[in-house]
Amino acid sequence: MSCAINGKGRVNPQTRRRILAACTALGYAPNAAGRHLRLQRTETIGLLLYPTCASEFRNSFAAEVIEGLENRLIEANYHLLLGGYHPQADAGGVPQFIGQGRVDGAVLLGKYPEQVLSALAALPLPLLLLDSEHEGFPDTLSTDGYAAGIAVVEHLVALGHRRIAMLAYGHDFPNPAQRRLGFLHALHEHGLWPASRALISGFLGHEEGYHRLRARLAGDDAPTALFCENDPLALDLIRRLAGDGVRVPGQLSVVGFNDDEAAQSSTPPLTTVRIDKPGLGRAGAEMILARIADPQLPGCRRRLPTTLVVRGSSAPAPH
Amino acid sequence: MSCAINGKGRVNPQTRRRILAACTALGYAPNAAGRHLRLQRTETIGLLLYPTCASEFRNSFAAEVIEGLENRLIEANYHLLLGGYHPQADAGGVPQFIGQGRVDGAVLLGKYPEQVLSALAALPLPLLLLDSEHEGFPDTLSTDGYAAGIAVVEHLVALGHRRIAMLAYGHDFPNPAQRRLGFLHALHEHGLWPASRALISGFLGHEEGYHRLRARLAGDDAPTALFCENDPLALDLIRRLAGDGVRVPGQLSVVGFNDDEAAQSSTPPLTTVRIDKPGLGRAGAEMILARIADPQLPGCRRRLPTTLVVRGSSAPAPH
DNA sequence: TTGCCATGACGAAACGTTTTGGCAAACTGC
DNA sequence: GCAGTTTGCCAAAACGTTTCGTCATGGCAA
Repeated sequence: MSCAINGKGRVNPQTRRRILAACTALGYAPNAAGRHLRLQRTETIGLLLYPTCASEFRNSFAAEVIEGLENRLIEANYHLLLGGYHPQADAGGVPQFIGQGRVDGAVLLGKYPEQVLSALAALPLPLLLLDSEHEGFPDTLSTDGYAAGIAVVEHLVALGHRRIAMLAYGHDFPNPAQRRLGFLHALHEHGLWPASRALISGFLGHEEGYHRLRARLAGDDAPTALFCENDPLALDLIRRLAGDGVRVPGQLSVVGFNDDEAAQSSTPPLTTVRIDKPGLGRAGAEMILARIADPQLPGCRRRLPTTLVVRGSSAPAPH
Repeated sequence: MSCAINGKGRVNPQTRRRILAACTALGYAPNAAGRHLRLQRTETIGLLLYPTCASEFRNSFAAEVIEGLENRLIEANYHLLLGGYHPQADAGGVPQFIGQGRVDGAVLLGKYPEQVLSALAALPLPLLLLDSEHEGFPDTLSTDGYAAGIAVVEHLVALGHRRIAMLAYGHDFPNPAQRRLGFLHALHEHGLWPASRALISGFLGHEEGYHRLRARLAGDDAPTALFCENDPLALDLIRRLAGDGVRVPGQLSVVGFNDDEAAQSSTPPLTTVRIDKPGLGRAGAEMILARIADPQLPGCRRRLPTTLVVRGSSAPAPH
């Protein structure tokens, strides 16, 4: 009967029709547990989320990536098992659903501490590191922050800006670092100022950080354009500057990163770097499925390209 | 051996220790598929997400609720299977993972169209409707928007406001409707103006909506306080008003709903209604687990209380 | 007409767990 | 010391699927 349903083996087309008809009539569907047991495969992949509190993740980034991931998996008849990372409960840093044969593979999303990442990399399970990079993983998928950093500088230089700075978090998460490196590389190529003056540490949450930034903007070598590590940072900045009477983009051009939904409805609309988040998810699904299908596959480290979306927050440099 | 691991039946403590030691030594963990098959229970619940594009959901609301849900489930040794709702793929409006015995129950999160909700309610599976309400479901869990609407009015009246309006979406989603009803009820109690003048339709995305609002604010019966259906709406409003020189809360008090993360870092910080989102998730987990444990349980419709968080965007009414 | 092969139906085994019941051994009370 | 009871180990069955192999049937060629 399984042959009839799954279209395998030798079975008379007429018999098959009869069986399928009976199935729909009785509302029968194969039981997943029995199937999994027999196939030694669950047609499920785990999604491990690190409970990052960093602002980058509370926004829609993860949600949209997951949406793409899930859509592609469903097409392949795969399902997605959600697993937050629970340091205390997961003995030895390994989430419960691993090792129980609950999933055929797992996607790791989020910015994991080095130590956790190493522990996870050792798991005997197909794994994909998504939106991050690490030597321990044969498969990683992220975005080309380096190229994006360059593109932002090119854009601003084309608008006549020379004093371009980056508002950057202090963290050393892999992707932001790439953005930063590309940014600095492009500055260097154009013979602009060095990293020591181009990087401004970026926490606006505390008054102190904002005051430091304002001081810098008032100084002699005030940048005329600011590349922010992500959109929330950029939007927050624009809002506060507006409150203090600094005009964007009149006095200062601002560029973000991510193209969050809020980026297009802000005033002015934010020039930013778009990441195709559902696309990232779908590509991730492809990769983990390929790895599961053939564990012998050579490792694959991909970086998806980004797009610079020019909106109203960047304008020609003031003379 | 299962007895030893799960602590059931009669087994010598010493033997048990030996077995457990061997398990850890060999890295053995019970296989989930075999277990599920035998137990006729998967220790997994499905989370069905309706792909709502409404702004209320792209923010962190769902993420935080899911976080709470998952945390509680893990404590009960349950897992969470994520399933977007795919109208085309899911024959008859029923998601794939139902009927395959993949999950012991499901939580429905999001604003579903009436038709879909009715179809889902008929499923022979423990279901919990989360953040919404519908007669077809014995178990629903949402927030007490009605009481929240009242609380907001009380707060504003206490500040001396008399002309209080609500910026409301046109949709008829269950929860916002409750907010609106509570709001109107309280207005009535205080003998303030009627619904026809108190409700302003709330889409700011298109210029037209904003202009209509501005016209109303400039009019003779201009409200001195505005209750917005959710935080993004309120924040967007404040930002645009600031751009047009309208001072909040000086000229107009603004109150939001949800207490998104952005609410506390805006200028001014937003007075809003806090929903304990992880708490909502945890309570939801409790309810679906209880339902699974005892299908005979009487239906349970809960509404969690909300808290009014008073911040800087509401102030005494101008004289 | 006989032998052989292709076709299709069907029974049986295996996947890994939990649970039940049998059974031997040890232990208690008289 | 013996009957009766408790303790603990172990074998066996069942969960529902897929897959392999067997077997009967019918068609074709010699």
